[in-house]
Amino acid sequence: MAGVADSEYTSPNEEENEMRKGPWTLDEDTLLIHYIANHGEGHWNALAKCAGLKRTGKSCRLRWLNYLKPDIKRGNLTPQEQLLILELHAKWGNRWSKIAQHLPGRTDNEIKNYWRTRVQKQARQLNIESNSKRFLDAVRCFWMPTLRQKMEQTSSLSLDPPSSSSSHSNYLTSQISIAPSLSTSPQTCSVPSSPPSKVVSHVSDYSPIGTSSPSHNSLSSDSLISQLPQITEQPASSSYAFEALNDNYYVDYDMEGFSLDPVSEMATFDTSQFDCQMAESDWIPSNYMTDTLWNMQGM
DNA sequence: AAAACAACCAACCGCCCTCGG
DNA sequence: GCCGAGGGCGGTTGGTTGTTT
Repeated sequence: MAGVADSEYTSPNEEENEMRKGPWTLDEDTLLIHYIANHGEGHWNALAKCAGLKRTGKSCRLRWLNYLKPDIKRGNLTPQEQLLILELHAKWGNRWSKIAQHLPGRTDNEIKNYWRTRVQKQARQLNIESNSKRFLDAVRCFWMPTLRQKMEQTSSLSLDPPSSSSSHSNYLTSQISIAPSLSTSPQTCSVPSSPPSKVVSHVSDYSPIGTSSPSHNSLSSDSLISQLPQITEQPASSSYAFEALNDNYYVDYDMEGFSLDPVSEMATFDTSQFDCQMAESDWIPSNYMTDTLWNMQGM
């Protein structure tokens, strides 16, 4: 590592002014931490000089914000955080810094990396664009419920299932709370003109997205996605999806995402009756999902 | 055991915006 | 209004680590 950085030096004459690149050393980190502790952040170019760092101001800022700042949270993203990222990304797109503001201790870089390495991997496996409507539907129908299940399993095992008719895990798996702004594409999003009382996701009830024919029987990933229900989403009352999240943390759905969308009229639906009832066995073979897609082990 | 592959993530790059002169 | 510096942000790269064959 040090060799990489050392190789950046071009000549002894330029050494004084040459900026270091590459991985930070412990000494550099220490310098930066101590300087900021004594003088505070900001004015990064001046800070770099005054601290004696042969780094650009940008590099110092990035190192501080993404790695050295005391409140940076290390380690794997929790299911809650993952779910939040999925929902906020559906709402705001690649606004990583904005998303990061809702995940205390997480950096935009970390969230961006998570999205690229894990979320987009799923999209690749499905052979669809990660920012497509179909992928969002897949996320919504498979990934989010699974994350919710993991959340419940890890954080509130003692909770009683809301429904007495099924086991807890089955209940969670079958529940899909639709994120606000997930389907913002007017040309593909099937939106009722009035609030639906219930959304049913049996595949036979839906036409493939973008077509008028519902006849799909093959199990290619493409056809699978094409059979995803055209879930009539609804923006929820704020925090509905994250009640189990950090203690007093609520997602502020300001409906910004909907402001650009003709379906924004849906924004007042009562989400309590808006669970997507997944009849998994009726929709797709359950082993398809468990064997090939949305294997949450790697999430 | 070793090579190949995949995943992860720190760091850099370039564009854009804001602000002060 | 123009210009340059500083800073923020999203995209990308490349090294490291872990896993599979």
